[in-house]
Amino acid sequence: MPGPALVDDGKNTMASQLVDRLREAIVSGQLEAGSKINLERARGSFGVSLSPLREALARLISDGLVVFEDNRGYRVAPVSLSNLEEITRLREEFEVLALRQAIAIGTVDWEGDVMRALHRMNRIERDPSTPDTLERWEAYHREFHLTLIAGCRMPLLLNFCGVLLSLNDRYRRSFLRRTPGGDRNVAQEHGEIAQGAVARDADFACDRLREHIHRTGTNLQRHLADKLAP
Amino acid sequence: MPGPALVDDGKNTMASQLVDRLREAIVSGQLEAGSKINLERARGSFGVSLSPLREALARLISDGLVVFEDNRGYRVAPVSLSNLEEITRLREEFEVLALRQAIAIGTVDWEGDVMRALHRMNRIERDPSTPDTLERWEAYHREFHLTLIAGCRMPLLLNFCGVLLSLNDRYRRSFLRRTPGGDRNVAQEHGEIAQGAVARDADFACDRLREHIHRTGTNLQRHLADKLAP
DNA sequence: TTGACAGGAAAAATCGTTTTTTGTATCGAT
DNA sequence: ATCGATACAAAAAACGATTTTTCCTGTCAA
Repeated sequence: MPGPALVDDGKNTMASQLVDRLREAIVSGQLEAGSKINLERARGSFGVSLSPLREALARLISDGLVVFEDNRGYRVAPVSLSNLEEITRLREEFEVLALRQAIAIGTVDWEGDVMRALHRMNRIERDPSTPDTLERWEAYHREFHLTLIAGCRMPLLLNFCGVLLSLNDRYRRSFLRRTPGGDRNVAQEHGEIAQGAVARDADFACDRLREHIHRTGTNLQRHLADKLAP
Repeated sequence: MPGPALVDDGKNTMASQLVDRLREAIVSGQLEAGSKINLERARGSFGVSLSPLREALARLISDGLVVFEDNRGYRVAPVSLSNLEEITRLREEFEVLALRQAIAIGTVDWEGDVMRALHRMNRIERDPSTPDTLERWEAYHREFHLTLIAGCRMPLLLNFCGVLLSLNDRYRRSFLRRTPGGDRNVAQEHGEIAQGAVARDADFACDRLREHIHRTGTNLQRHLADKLAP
């Protein structure tokens, strides 16, 4: 039998594990946007009972990944151009606000965390033929953006940014699966943001971050528009 | 038997009704901040079974009114000075951002909604001896602030603002129960904001709104500081 | 042909019970 | 006397079964 876990990650219950599994399934596109979530079928495929499944879905409502209507059950949140535009707009405002604060009051530990997150992300080769590396890069990418702003010490704002990041990742992972980053040098953009942050150059870092988010958003909007009106 | 509802408010299930009841119980201070929520006891006092209770609490997690830990159950979210400071700061940023957008693209219907919400709020006499009027004013006050920014057509941002407003109301309703508005003329502040909004004077309206939120926040912080260190 | 109505299948919501985990108090050993 | 292990009680989590609601389909009448 497997020995007891050395570290308690605080995800001991079915419901909490399901939240992560469902989020990943939705963000990765495994569960199609706008589709109904049949509870009985989901119960079977995830191998759990209805109570924890229901609880996990309820927690994902406020994350914007799941929508709910009384007596009509749960659905995967739909995607739209206006939704993507709003996400991009809010990411610019929120993440820049958080980064400016982090640069103002972040500790030395935070600086180190940023550089480590940057390094780990850049070490991954994004080989489209092996989806595994892509998914790992996605995880590190999310981690980088969250670490960058984590120094601001504003839990509510960090939570909002995390929500927006998940919503944004769903668009990226459905469109940029095979062409990560488009024609831009994303690695360089990340590098400039991180360098500016640890150098405490708020204006430079925030401008780079805003441009980075805006470019990504424009990129995704083009892909989505092409898909909706081929 | 009661006839069928003329309007379907979409709150037909136990769980959905419980979300509202629990939110009201927490925001009103009926459930003390930081206290454990005993499921068995709550089941009894609310007259429902465990499944919908659990589901309702799960939905309130991301609203920031409830915190959860695996195998240790649900608790009412604690209050703190730093939490109040963050709420105030974010309300300034978010609501001003939304108001500016609403003034830019809001329809004539939106203008009418704002004036109606203002009027209804001002018609209520806030008589401290009758708690009923205070609660009704609170509801109209929340409605006013949400209506003011509703014209921006940014569902995610509106949701975030609603979350922050609920969190903020909890502080106000615990401290300003007997001294609504302090020594300020709150009605005049609301009037100026609304007038500026429908006149499409973005700079004026946004400045007044920011001041309004900031003053309320400072006011509450003083009350909370007094309570924590008497 | 179209519209309303009824019946049945499917899905969701709720409940009561069982299992698992946690916190606590007691007992024993060093 | 202090520390550690163990047993007991209370709370939370998960499950299976039951009830309620909705959705789909086929029928009948206008």
